[in-house]
Amino acid sequence: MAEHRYDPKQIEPRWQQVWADERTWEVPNDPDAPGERSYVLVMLPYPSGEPHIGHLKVYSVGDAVAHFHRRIGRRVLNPMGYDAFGLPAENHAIRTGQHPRESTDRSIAEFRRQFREWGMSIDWSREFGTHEPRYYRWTQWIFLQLFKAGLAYRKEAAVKWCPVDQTVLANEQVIDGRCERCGSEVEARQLEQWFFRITDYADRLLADLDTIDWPANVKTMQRNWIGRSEGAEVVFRCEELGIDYPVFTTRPDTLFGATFFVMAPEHPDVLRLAEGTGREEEVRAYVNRALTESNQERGAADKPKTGVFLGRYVTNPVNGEKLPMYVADYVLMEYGTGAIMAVPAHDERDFAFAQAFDLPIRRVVADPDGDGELPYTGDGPLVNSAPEFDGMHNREALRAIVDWLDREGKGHASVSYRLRDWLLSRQRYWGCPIPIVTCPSCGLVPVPEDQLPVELPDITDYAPKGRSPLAAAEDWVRTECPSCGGPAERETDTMDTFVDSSWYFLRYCDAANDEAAWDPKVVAEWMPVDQYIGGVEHAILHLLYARFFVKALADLGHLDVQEPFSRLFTQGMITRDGAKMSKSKGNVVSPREIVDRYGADTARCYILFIGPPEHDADWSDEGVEGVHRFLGRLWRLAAEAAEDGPIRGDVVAPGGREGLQGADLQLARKANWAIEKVTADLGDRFAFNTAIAAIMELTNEVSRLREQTSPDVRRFALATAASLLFPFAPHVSADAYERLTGRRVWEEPWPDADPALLEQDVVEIVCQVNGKVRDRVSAAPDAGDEELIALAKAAPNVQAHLDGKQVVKEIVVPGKLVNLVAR
RNA sequence: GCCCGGGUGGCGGAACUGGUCUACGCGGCGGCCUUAAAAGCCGCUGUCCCGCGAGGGACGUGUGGGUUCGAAUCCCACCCCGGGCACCA
Repeated sequence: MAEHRYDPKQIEPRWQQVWADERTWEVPNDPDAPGERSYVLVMLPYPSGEPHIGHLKVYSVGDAVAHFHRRIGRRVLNPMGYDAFGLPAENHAIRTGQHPRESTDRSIAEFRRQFREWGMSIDWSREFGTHEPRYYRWTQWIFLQLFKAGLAYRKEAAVKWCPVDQTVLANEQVIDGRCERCGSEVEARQLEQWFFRITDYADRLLADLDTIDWPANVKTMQRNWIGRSEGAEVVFRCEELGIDYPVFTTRPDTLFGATFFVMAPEHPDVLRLAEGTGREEEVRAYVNRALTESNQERGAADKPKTGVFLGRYVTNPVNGEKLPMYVADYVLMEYGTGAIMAVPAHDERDFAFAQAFDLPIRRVVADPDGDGELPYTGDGPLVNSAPEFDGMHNREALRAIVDWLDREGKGHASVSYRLRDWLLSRQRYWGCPIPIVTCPSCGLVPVPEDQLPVELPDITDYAPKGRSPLAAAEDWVRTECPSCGGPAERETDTMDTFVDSSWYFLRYCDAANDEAAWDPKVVAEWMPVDQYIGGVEHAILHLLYARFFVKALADLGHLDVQEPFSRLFTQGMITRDGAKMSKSKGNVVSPREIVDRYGADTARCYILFIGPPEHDADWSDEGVEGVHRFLGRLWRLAAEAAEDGPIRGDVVAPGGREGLQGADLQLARKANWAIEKVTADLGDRFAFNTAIAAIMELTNEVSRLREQTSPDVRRFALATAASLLFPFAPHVSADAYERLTGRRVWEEPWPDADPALLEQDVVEIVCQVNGKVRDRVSAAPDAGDEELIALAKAAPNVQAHLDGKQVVKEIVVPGKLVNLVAR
C-alpha cells in the first residue's frame, strides 16, 4: 500500500489556483438567473499591517455560510473591500512622512494575499478600497444628495474635541469622556461643523428594529442609544422678564411636587436672567467653571450636586407657585430643552440637590405599601396635588394632567431622544473630502455632480494643527464658485470614515458602475444583505449609521429597501490565556504562522471548532494539533480508499437500505446521521463546533470499521464527510472528494439524508426507578407502552430496586425511557 | 445602581421544546508498531465508597430553596465572571 501523507502545502495552492483561474466564486449580476439570492457579507476590514486572528475568525464564519448557501442552491454574493481611510494610516504618515496611500495600499495587498491563501470564496471582481477616487466619488455624491435634502447641514456647536488627534469627534466616539481611539480626555469647543440629521430618523430607526433578525443585545444597545422617552413639554413662565421656559418631563404627574427650577450652564439665557439680581458674578463664575470642566469630571453621577441661585422665579403652570431658578451642571443642554422642573420628592437627582440647598420637598405620589423614605420613584395615588387629581393613580393622572395642560395651552405631550445628530466633519487629511465650496456671496455651494470626485490633493505635511492639513494646500483650496463664478474656497474638513462604510454594501452590488453609485435595479437583485457578520463593537456606530443611510437614500428614491441587514451575527473575540491578544502582552497568535505551520484548512477549522462562534474563545496550541490530526486522518483515509479508483455513478449508499447489513449498515447510518446533524447545525444556527464534531465522529467510525466495511460504503462515508466538511476546510475537502469520486465538491448539491437510513432497528430504553437510571433494555422503536413497561420491569437491576416495593405509577416516553415510581 | 449574557470533568466545550449529564477535541494513563524516535493506530479516563472480579452504590452542572414521576434545563433568593448603559429629567 502506498504511503499517504497529508501535505497542506501541496494541496492548498493547487485548489486556490483552480478557483482563481476559473473565477469560481464570481457571480455576475443577472436578475433573470434562476434561484434564490443570498448576500453574505462580513464587515469590511480596516487594512492595517496584516490580518489578525479576529479577521481569520470572522471570514471563516462568513465563508462557511457562503459555501453552505451555495451548496443548497442559492446564488451567493460574497464580496470583499477595504475601509481604507482613517487615522492610523495618517498617524503613520505623520511619523514617517510617507503618503498614507502608500502604507494603505501595501496593507491592502497583504490582506488580499492572505485572504486568497486562506482559500476564501470571494468574488474578487467587485473589490475596492474606500480611498479610491472611483469609490469616494460616490461617497461625495451621497453627501450631496443628503445636503440637498437638508439632511446634511453645517452649524456652530459645542463639540467634543480630541486634543491628541486634533479633531472633533462624534458623540459615539467619546467613551467615558475620552477619545475612543487614543484615550485622551476630550475637551469642549465651539466650532462650525457638519452634521447629518440622523435625529429625524430616530423613530423609524427604533421602530424598524422590530423588523430585523438581530441579536437581542445589539437591538437593546441601539434602543438605549436612541433613548426615546415619552412625556410632556410644560411651559414655566418667568413673569419678571416675560419669557416662557418650556421643560421636558417624563413625569407630568408630579408637576404639583415641583419646588424649584434648574437650567444647564450652557443655557443661553442664564447670564441674562441673573443680570440685575446682584448675583451676576457668582453665576458667571459658576458657568465658566462648569464649561471648562471636562466631561469626565462633570459626568460622574455620584458627584455632589452644585449650583447657584439665579435670583429669579418661574411660575408653575398647574398651581401658580413661584419656583426659584437655579443653574446647575447636572442639567444638560443637549437633552430636552436644557431646563428642568425639579421634583425632589420623586427624583433622586432633584432630591440630592434639594438637600444640598435646603429646598422644600413635597410628596405628591403616595406609596401603596405605606409611605417610606423619599425620594419615591414608584407608582401610587396622587396626594397634595389638586382636588380633581388627588387619589387618582399617578399613571392615569399623568394623562389627565397632560390633557389639562393641552387645553390650557400650557403644555403638550412630547417625545424626547437621547440620540444627537451625527457630527461627520474631521480636521484631518486622510479621509473623503467634503464636496462643498464656500463663496463669500453665495454661501455654501455644492460642487456640481459632474465635477466629482473632489480629489484629495497630495500634501507633504500631515501634522494636525487644529485645522485640517488640507488648508495648507492653497492651490487646491482656492477655487471658483460653481454658482457665481467668483473666487471661493473649498471645504477643508474631511468626512468621518464611518461615512465611507455606511454604504459600501450597496456599492458591492454594482461595483463596476462609473455612471452612477449604483443602478437601483441591480441593487434590487441583492439587497438587503441576508446575513451580515461582524464584531459586536460596531453595535451602535456603524450599524446605526448604515441603517440611517439606507433609510435616507430610500426616501430620496435611490433604493427600495428600508433596512440594510436582515440578519446579523456578531462573533466573539479570540483570546489567549484568557486575555485579549496584544503585542505588549506578547500573546499574539498570527494567522500567518498558523497557516504556514498547519495550512489554512486547519486554521479555519480549528477556529470554528473551538466553541460557539458568538462567544469569546481562548486559543490553544494543543487544540490546533487535534484538528490538524483530524484533517490528516480524513485525508489519509480518503487517499487510501481511493486507491482502487473513484466511485462510479451517484455518490449514495450503494444498494440503499435493503442491500446493507452489519458494519456497512452501521456506517451508512452514521453518514446519514452526520448529514442531518451538520445540515441542522448550519441551517438553523451557527453551530459550527458541533457540526465539525459530527464529521469527526463519522470519520472515526470509518476508521474503526475499516476492516469490516465494503469499499463502496467506506468511500460513500468518506465522500460524505468531505462534502460536509467543505464549508469549513475547503481545500482538503475538495482534494479528498476528487480522489474519491472524480468530481468537484463545490459543484455538488448539499447531501440529503436518506430517511430509511436514519431509522434504527432497535433503540435503547432507559429504565428508571423513582427517576434514577437503574438499567437499560433494547426494544423496537415502535414498541408500545405496555411492552416497554414489561421490558423494564424484567430488567435485572430494576427488579433489584423494586424488591419489596409497590409500583404506584408508570411513565413512558416512547422510544426513550420508562420511569417506574415505587413505594 | 439598571439592563443583557454566562457559571457543566484537569481544560475548550456537548446536551434539540424538562427525559441516559459530560458528545467531539485537548490533556493524562496504558498498549501496539519501530533497533529507536517521529508520525500513526487501539484502549481507559467525573469524584468518592463497597467488591478479588463481574458488578453495584452514593454524590455530581456556582450556592440555598421550590415545582415535578423526573431539573444543567422551569420558578424564587443569593454569590461570582463578562458586556452594555449610567445626572438623559
